[in-house]
Formats: sequence, structure tokens, C-alpha cells
Amino acid sequence: MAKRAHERRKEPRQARSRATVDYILEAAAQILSEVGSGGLTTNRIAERAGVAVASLYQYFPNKQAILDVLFEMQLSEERDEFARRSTTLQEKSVREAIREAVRSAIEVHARRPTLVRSILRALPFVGTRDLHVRARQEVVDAVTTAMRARENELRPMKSVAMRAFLVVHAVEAAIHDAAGERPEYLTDPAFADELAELVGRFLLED
Amino acid sequence: MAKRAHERRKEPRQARSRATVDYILEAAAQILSEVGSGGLTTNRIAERAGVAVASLYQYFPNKQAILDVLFEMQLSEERDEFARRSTTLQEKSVREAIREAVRSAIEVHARRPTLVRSILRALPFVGTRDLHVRARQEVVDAVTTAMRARENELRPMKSVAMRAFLVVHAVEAAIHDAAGERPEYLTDPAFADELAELVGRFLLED
Amino acid sequence: MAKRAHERRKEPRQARSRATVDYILEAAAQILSEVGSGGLTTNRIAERAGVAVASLYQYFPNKQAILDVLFEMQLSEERDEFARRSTTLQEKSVREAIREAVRSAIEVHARRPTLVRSILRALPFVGTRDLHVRARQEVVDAVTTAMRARENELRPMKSVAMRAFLVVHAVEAAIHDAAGERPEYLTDPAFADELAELVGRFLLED
Amino acid sequence: MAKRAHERRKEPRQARSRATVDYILEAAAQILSEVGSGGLTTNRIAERAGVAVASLYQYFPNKQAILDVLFEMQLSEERDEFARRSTTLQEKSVREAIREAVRSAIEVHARRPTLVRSILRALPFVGTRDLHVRARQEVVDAVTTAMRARENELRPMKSVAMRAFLVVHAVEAAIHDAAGERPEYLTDPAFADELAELVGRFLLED
DNA sequence: CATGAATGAGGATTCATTCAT
DNA sequence: GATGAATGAATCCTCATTCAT
Repeated sequence: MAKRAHERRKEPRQARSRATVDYILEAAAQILSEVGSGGLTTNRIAERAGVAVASLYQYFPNKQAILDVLFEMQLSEERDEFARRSTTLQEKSVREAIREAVRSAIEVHARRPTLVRSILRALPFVGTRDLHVRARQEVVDAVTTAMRARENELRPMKSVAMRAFLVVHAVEAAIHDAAGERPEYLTDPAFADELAELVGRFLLED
Repeated sequence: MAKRAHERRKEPRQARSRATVDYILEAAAQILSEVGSGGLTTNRIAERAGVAVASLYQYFPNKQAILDVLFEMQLSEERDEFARRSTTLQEKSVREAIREAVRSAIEVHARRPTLVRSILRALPFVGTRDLHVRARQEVVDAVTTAMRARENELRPMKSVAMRAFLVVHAVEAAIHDAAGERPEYLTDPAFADELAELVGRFLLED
Repeated sequence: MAKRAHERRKEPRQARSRATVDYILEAAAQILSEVGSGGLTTNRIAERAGVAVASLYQYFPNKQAILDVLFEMQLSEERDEFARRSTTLQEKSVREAIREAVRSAIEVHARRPTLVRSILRALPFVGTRDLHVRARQEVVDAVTTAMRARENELRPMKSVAMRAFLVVHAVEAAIHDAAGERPEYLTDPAFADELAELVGRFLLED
Repeated sequence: MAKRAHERRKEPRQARSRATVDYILEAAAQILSEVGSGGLTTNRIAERAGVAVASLYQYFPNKQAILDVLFEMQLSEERDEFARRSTTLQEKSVREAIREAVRSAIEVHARRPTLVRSILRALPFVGTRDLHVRARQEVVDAVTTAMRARENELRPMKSVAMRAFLVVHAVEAAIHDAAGERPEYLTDPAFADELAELVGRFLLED
């Protein structure tokens, strides 16, 4: 695998080629969630996408690039979801904000549980480590900032960063692992409630 | 890769054999934590272990088996650690028990952070899914049982299982991710305190 | 690669077309001298020429054809140079004629040393063997004829053909190799003098 | 193709593997002289050698390495031939020494004309440029040294290096090209005589 | 037992060439 | 006439695994 991945080799101009790119990404996503990263081969991707391998390489410089794009797409979705909520979060009570945040996190993952899990948990071991680390850090940072903004409403703490780290990773992992091992939890309102409670009790004065 | 793995092809009788097996496992572990599961090839393992590939196949039916053994070893270690504490845990307050449990979990992972992380987080995407799922379930079950035993001391809950699931996954993930992204946390007492607090506040009244 | 190369698929009628063909040939030449025959791909040629690959195939039936045209162009240039001098050569002394011939040979190659070298030395191993052999033979024949015309002024010899062969190949190789390894020789008058001396001493009575 | 070639990946220990290496080199040589460097693929080499591709890669890190070894073998042979003669050359007249040198040069190439030609003329355009340039330079240097040693017996010259360059390249090219286009020349004593004459007249007084 | 050697199957990537608009 | 898109066939190379000594 080459070094700089993640850049598309050639921007698709026509509608036809944009569709091809989509098919490829979709195929990769499917394979990833069905057989895992081990079974993800360019030939398989191309076959599933219904295109020739060479076509795949017209838009992605190498396999890694596909994974990277997939990863970034997922991140974007999360970012967007977060951004969409963040304005309203300001106006709500912290408790309510937490509940909202947890719900939307679950929401994001509930759509395609295996895929998201594969992408977010598997990729770090397969894909560009940097990308993953930076991405995760970004989320932690966002939460840290949000917490600082309303620190007076929170339980006193020495390190905001550490607490944010714990909250983010705990929540994400719980959701990912649920997606993998207890998919039914993702649609169970009790799960969301419990998660929100976990976070709330950790962050707020009782 | 063959189908049934995880059984050693042949139990090593002599000391020499046992040493060979150890070298192999150690080599695999090293490679796993250094270059990740992608770079883990049988040839590389053999080379690092200082034996011929063919020798490797005298003790392991296939590559997967090595991973499985590695995984089980790690689990055993955790199980043992847990078992060792569990008797004493009975006699302590729940709060104290939690603190102990969290500490020992961190302890286990702190020894070889990258390795443990690789094994426990990466293997599920590479190795035998079943093994992993069963193992994780086992931990959740143990915690569930422990919680049931002292349910009256805990915050009322609808599903003990779900709460156990959340606690176990949250704690493990936090530790694993710390191992990967914030190794310094593993030796920071504040980290253990915070984690214990997270769990304590979630499980205990007020 | 198809079989019949070297024929242009379609003679360009309009000026625009002719320009396109020129761009293609120029691009091929550049790539050839920059990265060698190994890096010469149709896609790369097209890209460098600023046209689509498909356009390239409107004027050349296949890649080989491009190389062939390039080769022929180079030959033509040499032929022309030779023809241009040959009339005047008649009137000069053999010694002077040799000097002139050597100078113009160097001249031809000095213009774009790497290119000429690539074309004349690399192509035979990549391109149409026949074309190359015939071309070289043609030069040898021309020299043979020239020598026969003034055989009485030359050192006695058994085989004019063999001596012509030696002279032609020695001179060409020296120039090509100089182009590749000692480019500064090409502009050093001493080099021309020495080459002329080499030939003169071989062909002429002392 | 990777970067550092030419190093054998693994030294063959047993007789069997040494044979394998030989088969591979022989196969490569055959293909090279039959179809040229363009047709030289690792699969074809392996097939012709009667081994699996993977075996080939156990001894050569990549295709280039095979070419490099072939190239070096050829150079060694030339070096040896040269060394073998050089002692005796000292005792002979320059004229005789030249005759000897030319004869042995032809000798070396006459054994497997197409191969040698392929290797020495084709490789520079396919293989490691450095290797080739250094090798050629080595020969020129050796001749330069030899000429300096007996400079007083030679025709006066400004640059020994340039004259050596010319002689070496002229002779080699003539032989190579003869191998390719006039194989019969290689066994014709007249050819050797003429070549020796070419060199002798260039280097020696009147 | 141990090991150097060997390999079939496959994986990533490229290339000359064609097609549809 | 030109071009973006598409592709089948190859190419280099690796890997898990087996064999022969």
C-alpha cells in the first residue's frame, strides 16, 4: 500500500462516474460490515460494486484511500449531527443536553450498526492511525469545550480533559459494543436512559 | 486458513517444546503490538521467534490458533486477577470493591498497554468472533452476578444485565483507549479515581 | 499491443489535428527522455500532451506506432542532415568529409541528447526490431556506397561493408554513450577531433 | 518495483536451493535474449525455471534484482577475462596487447551473443542505471590506467580519459551491434583484425 | 523434532485499449 | 472530432501452509 492515501485520484465529473464512486464506497462498506476488514479486498469491492478493479483505481489511489474516505464520511456524519444539535443544546439544561447528545450518538450508530462499528473500531487497526487519533481527539476536544463553557454547573473536577475523555470513550464504546453484541439495545429507550444517567451522574452534582 | 483453530495441534511435552511455543507467542505478541494485526504473518512470527515456519506449524494448526491462544491467555490473566480479588471483594463495601476492581483492571492493562489493546480491541476484527464475544459475555456475566449478590446496596434498576453491560464496556474501553491514546493516564492515580467515581455514581445511591 | 503498428490510423487533415499529433509526439519524446521507455504509458503521454487517451488512439493505432513515428522522425532528421552534406562532401577531401560527417552526427545528437539516445538505443529493445535493423542497415549502406565511390583514396580493404559497419557503429555508439555518460563531450571540439581522427586513421592511408 | 534490489533476499544454503537460483537466472537470461526485456516477467521466469513465483521471491527481492545479478555476473566474467589477460599483456607489445584484448572481448560476447547484448545494451534502459554507469566507468578507468602506463608508446594525446572512452565504447558497441545484426562477424577472424586495426591506428604512432 | 525449501492461491495495482456520449 | 469513463488482461509480489530431508 502506498503512502498518501485518502485523496481521490481523480475527481469524478460526470454523473456516471460519481455513481461509480458511490457504488465502490457502498460496496466497501457492505463488505466491511459483513466480513470485516480482513475480507476487504479491492477485487471483492470492485465485484460487489459491479465495476472493474481498474475503475476503482481511477478514483482511489489505493485500498487505504477507500477506507479513509469511508472513515471521513462517518466522521462527517457525526460532526454534522453534533453541530445540528449543538445550538439547541446551549439553551437546555445540562441534564437535558446530555440526554440529547446520547440519543443522537445512538441514533447515528443505530442506522447501520455493523458498519459504523467496523469503521470506527476496526479501522484504527487497519487504516491510517493518525486519521483516527485526530478524529477521536476532535470529539474529545469538542466535549471538553462544551464542558468548560458550563463548568459551574458541573461537579467540580481537577481535569476537564480527563473527564471528557472518560465520558466520550465510555459512551462511544458502550454504543459500539452494543451494536456488535446487543443490537437490540440500540432501539431500547432504556439503554439511552441508562447511558444518559451514567454520564449525568458522573458530571453533575446530585 | 483452516477451519478449526484454537486447539493446539500437539501438546508440548518437553521443556524445549514449551519454550518454542513461548517464543512463538511472545513473538506474535510483539509483532501485534508493534505493527498491528496487518503485519502479523506466520513467517514474521517464526523469524522473530527464531524458529522455522514449519516448527510453528508443529504447535499451532494455523495462524488463527496463535491469535486465539494469545487472546485466551490475556483473558485468563484477567480472570485470575478478578478471581484473586473476588473473595476479598465480598468483605468490602461496594464502593471499595469498585475501586479495587477498577484498579486491578488498569493494572492488568498497564503492564503491556499496546499489546493488550491490540489483542482485545483488534482481535475481534481479525480473529474468531465467537471467542471474543463469549469472553466478553463472561465478564459481563460475572459482574452481573456480583451485582445481583448485593443488589440491595445498589441504585434500583430495571435490568441488572444492561447496567452490567454498560459498566463493563465503559470501563474497559476507557482503559483500552487510554492505553492507545493517553498512556500516561494508566499510571495516573487520578484516572483510577475518576473511573471508580464514574462507576460508583452510576451504581450507587445518591 | 496490436500487430500492425507504425501506420497512422488516420492522416490528420486539419491544422488542429496536426497540432494534436505533434503534442502527442512531443509528449512521448519528453517522457522517453525523462523517465525512459519503462515509464512511457499511453495515459501518461495523453496527459502530458493535454489530450484524452481516446484522442491519441484517433491518430495512432497503438502505442508502438508512436514509438515508430518517433524513431522515423529521428532517422529522417539524420538522413536529411546526411543528404544535405553529401553533395558538398563530394567536393571535399576524404579527410575533410569525415570531419564534416562526424561533426554533423554530433550536431544531430547534441540537440536533445537524452532523447536521441533513448530513441536510438532504447527503442530497439522496446520497439519494432525490424524497423531499427533496417534503419541502421540503411546508414551502413549509405556509408558503404560513399566509401566505394572513393575507394581508391582509402586504405585497401577486403570488405568495404565490414569496415563501414565498424565505422558507423563505432561513431554512433561513441556519440550515444557520450550523450548518456559524458554530455559535456558533445560540445567539446576535442571530442569531434578525436572521433574524426579515429575514423580517418582507420580509413585512410597514413 | 522496490528500491534496493540486487541483494539476494536469502542466501541459499542447501544444494537444492542453489540450483533453484541457477535455474531462475538461466531462465531469465534465456527469456531476455529471446524476447527482450519487455517480455521478461517474473511469472514467465518462474515458469521457465520450473519453479513457483514465490520461490523466485525467496531469493530475489524483486524483478530488478534478477536483472542486476545477471548484469553483475556478466561484468564479473568480463573482469575475470580481462584480469586473466592483463598480466601477459604487460609483456607484449602494445599492438599485440590490443589484438589480445579485442580478441578476448569478442570471445566473451561470442559465447552467448544475444544474451550479452541484451544484458549490456538493454539493461541500462531497464535496470539500475547507476550500476550500469559505474560498471562502464570501471572499464574505461582500467583502460585509462593501462594506457597511462605505456603512454610513451602511444600517439600523443591531450586527454587519455577521452581517448580511452572512445576506444572502449567503440569496441564494445561494434561487438554488441555485430552480435545483434551480424552474428557471423563474431566468428570471422577478419572482424577481430579490423577492430584491432581500428584501435591500433587510433592509439599508435603512424 | 527441526528446518530449509517450495508453492498455490490470491491480492494490490497498472496498462493498453475501447466505448458512449 | 473529442473526451470522460470503463475495463480485461496482466504484472509484481505476499502469504499461509506443506514437503522433504
